[in-house]
Amino acid sequence: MSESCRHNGRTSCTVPSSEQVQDLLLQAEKLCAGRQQRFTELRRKVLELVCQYKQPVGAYDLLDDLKQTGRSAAPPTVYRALDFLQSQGLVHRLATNNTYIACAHPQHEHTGLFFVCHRCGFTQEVHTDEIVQAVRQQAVTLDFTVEKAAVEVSGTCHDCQSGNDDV
Amino acid sequence: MSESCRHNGRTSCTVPSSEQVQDLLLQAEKLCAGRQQRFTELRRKVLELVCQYKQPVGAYDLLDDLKQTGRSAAPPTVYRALDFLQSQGLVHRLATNNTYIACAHPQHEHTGLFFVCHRCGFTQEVHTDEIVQAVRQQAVTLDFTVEKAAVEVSGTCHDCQSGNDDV
DNA sequence: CAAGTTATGTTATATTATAACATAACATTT
DNA sequence: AAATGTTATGTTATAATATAACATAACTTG
Repeated sequence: MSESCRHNGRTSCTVPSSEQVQDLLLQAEKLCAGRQQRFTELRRKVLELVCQYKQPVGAYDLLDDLKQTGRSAAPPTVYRALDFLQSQGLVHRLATNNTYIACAHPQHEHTGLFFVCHRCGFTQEVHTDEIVQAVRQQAVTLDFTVEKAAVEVSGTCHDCQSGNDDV
Repeated sequence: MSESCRHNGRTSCTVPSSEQVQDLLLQAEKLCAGRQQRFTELRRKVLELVCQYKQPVGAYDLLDDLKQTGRSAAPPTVYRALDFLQSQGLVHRLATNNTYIACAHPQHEHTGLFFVCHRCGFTQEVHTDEIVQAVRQQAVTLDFTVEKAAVEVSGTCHDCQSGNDDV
């Protein structure tokens, strides 16, 4: 497991703080370059927007943001960019609530594991080898070739359990 | 096949064969009665329709079917019935493709674990204690109270791997 | 620079789901 | 059984999410 990323089942992978966004964009640029993929201005911009949200964001929110920047934009503009970013593992889609979130560790392939608080919306991406292994083992049993696994757990986060009313 | 329910991590839970649908409806009726929930004609009908599909089905397909029966029906008709059926654990929603599938073992609470073949659409619900336990353990680590966990794995099923072109 | 490929712009529309409010059916108490 | 409250359904409209289809622009490669 890479030095720069120590997600070992205890460490949560939250969205980077805003001063880290530039780093992440640079990293994305390098990853794409290495794969002969075009990390265009539009794609960079969409990734930047996704990163700036600390939480999952809807496609139409991103579309509004894009329009704010003066650039012409329609739904396909943002959906195509999101498709590309997902294909490169830079963004995950949360199927249970139709939102998108930046991946904090795009260096290595992984299944998306999310814990989503349905009270405050806080969403944590985690790495849990046990879950990944269990899914893989079940796939072997079924003779099923896994392409993509999505694990989305909804419930109440730490902060929202403690009768904390002011979220 | 199914006697009662022997889902032990090796047994896949497929949708019951059509001669079993009536059993499942009876079972659903009893479950609802025991919970003081109203298993109305409409809800029964929608569950019956969902059961008759061997595979996940979209809400609007169900709506079309409902209309076929002569009954008046609009989107809320089917969505409300599906919401109820989900609340009773009789139906699962597959978030990754916006479809609904009957639960073959509504007797006991469980997280939905699905392997979906993106070639033929074949969808298998399974029980895997290892996955459930791993998710539970991670939740404890995060101090997260799980309400609902969805695991949806997409890939290629056994039959579709073997260069089988005539699916 | 010519030709092929990939990305983006643009318009329209498909698909999925819910809001809001009226009516009907059921449940409970009297 | 009538009155009342609650839950379910009917109905119309619309919101929210996503894609089709085709034209143009920008890169890429020989």
